[in-house]
Amino acid sequence: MHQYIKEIGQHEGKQATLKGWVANIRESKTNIFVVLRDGTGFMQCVIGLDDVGEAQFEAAKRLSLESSLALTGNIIKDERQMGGYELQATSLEVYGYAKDYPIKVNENEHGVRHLADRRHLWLRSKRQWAIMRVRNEIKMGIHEFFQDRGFMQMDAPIFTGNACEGTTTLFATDFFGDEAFLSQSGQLYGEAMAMAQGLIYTFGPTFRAEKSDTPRHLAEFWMIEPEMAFYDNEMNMDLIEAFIKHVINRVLEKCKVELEALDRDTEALAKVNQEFPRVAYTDSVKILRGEMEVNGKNAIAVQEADLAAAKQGIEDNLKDIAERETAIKAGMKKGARKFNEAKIAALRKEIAIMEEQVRNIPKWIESARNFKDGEDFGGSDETVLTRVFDSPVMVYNWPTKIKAFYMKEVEGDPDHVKGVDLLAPEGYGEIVGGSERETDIEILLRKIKEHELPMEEFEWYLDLRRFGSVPHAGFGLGLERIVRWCCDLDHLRETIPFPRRYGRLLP
RNA sequence: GCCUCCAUAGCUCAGCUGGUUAGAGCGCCGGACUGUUAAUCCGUAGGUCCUAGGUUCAAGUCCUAGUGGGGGCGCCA
Repeated sequence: MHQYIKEIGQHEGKQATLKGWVANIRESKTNIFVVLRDGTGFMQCVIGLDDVGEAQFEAAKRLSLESSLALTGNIIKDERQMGGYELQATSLEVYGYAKDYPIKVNENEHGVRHLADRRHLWLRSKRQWAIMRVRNEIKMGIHEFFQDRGFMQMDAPIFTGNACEGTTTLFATDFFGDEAFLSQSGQLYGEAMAMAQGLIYTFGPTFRAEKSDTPRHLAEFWMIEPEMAFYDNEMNMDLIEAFIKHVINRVLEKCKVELEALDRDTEALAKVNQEFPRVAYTDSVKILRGEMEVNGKNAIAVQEADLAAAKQGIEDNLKDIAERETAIKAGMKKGARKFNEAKIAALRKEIAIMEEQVRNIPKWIESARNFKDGEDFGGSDETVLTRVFDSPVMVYNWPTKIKAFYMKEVEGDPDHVKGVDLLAPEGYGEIVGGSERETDIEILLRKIKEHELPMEEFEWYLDLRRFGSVPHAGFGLGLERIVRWCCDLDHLRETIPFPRRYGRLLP
């Protein structure tokens, strides 16, 4: 029987055995300091020559990054250590030595390609460990939220015969001689189940064959889609807001160590604990164009300020780098020189990011200024819009022509439908998309034709309207997108263990 | 699909307007030293400067094409 780092506090002053891998190691003549990771956490273990004897000490000297071993020793409190405890080894057993581990302790010292090619190993890194733990906690939070409210989890099929929003972006497969598609949404099946169970949610994988090589797209991702009988869009929005608050607060409460490891600004996350602004699409267009202010903030002006700040930042960093370089040339001690060299490297990285901003922000401003009422928001438009808010925003009543066929028209305004998108703050964009569903079979028939969808494949769906049609609503949440926001990641590729995206199938 | 930036050591990068023998940090290996926290110090090894053409007395550096990658946009959650 061995113990786990997460619960090691219970063994303070006693002997314990830990089994894990070397996450970091420092050697000296008489002591070897191993930072052990066992999946539940990270902890420093000290192997002293006098404590373990010469033979075991020699074995320990051959340890390197990611070697696996069991360590037995005394658990002592040490405030200086992460987690607050340390193991002082009395014996050890090596399972497997690792040589030339290709990923450094600080994963930021690698390019994305190098890491992505080694995803199976990269998952061991501390940041990735933290992300996967947050992902797990979000999933638990999702189930908790819905189960506590009487929702039943249902499994929608993955092979589907019909496309709910057009076939251009589906992966086609052979299903015993018939063409089948990998599901792009479980919603239509969710609606059927809601008519049987009242309150349901699906939680499954979803596939999109879009050649979208962006930080916010995957070809395979996980979606949560609740569907509620007897809900209108107001109730839908209330549920979305309560849901997001629940999930984020659970992560804030249960993932303190992980968020710390990710260097996540938890105060910004905690801003979900205010009422989410609800903005009609037509108003959001005005805000985006800079024609309407929010809390004294103008969307265009915010972008212009960002642009000016980036330009100034580049100048400042260049000046800083030049000063440090002259100082280094003039001569300084090795320690000071290394410090300055590291600083220069960091400043250069900042410059590269700011240069991208200088290149991109003018395009974003252009796009926002010229945005036409009736169009869908692009990625940059979402960023520009959400920057004037510090909490998630709900945009509702969207133009009919850019939304799916099943969304219910606003009474007396057929040009708009009762859809709602939740946009995350800090530039993370759309997290949730939902709507009240159309209940009138005549309107549905018309829309399926207008969208040029194959009517015969929707016959079963139309039955839901033929036999006791009721008002109902639902939404879809992209799991990876909320993970990205929670962890403050610049790309979706880190939010899922083995990302499947355009150009990436291995490992 | 479009726009844009980039490709130099195992990794991350520097190399100004072309100019002799291409550099640093980290990692590896060897050594010293230390209750160390991305430890520190000394030393060794390690490069066909992505590929193919071109300009030039001279190309890592300039030009063209190709290949590969980053970022942005489009399409979308």
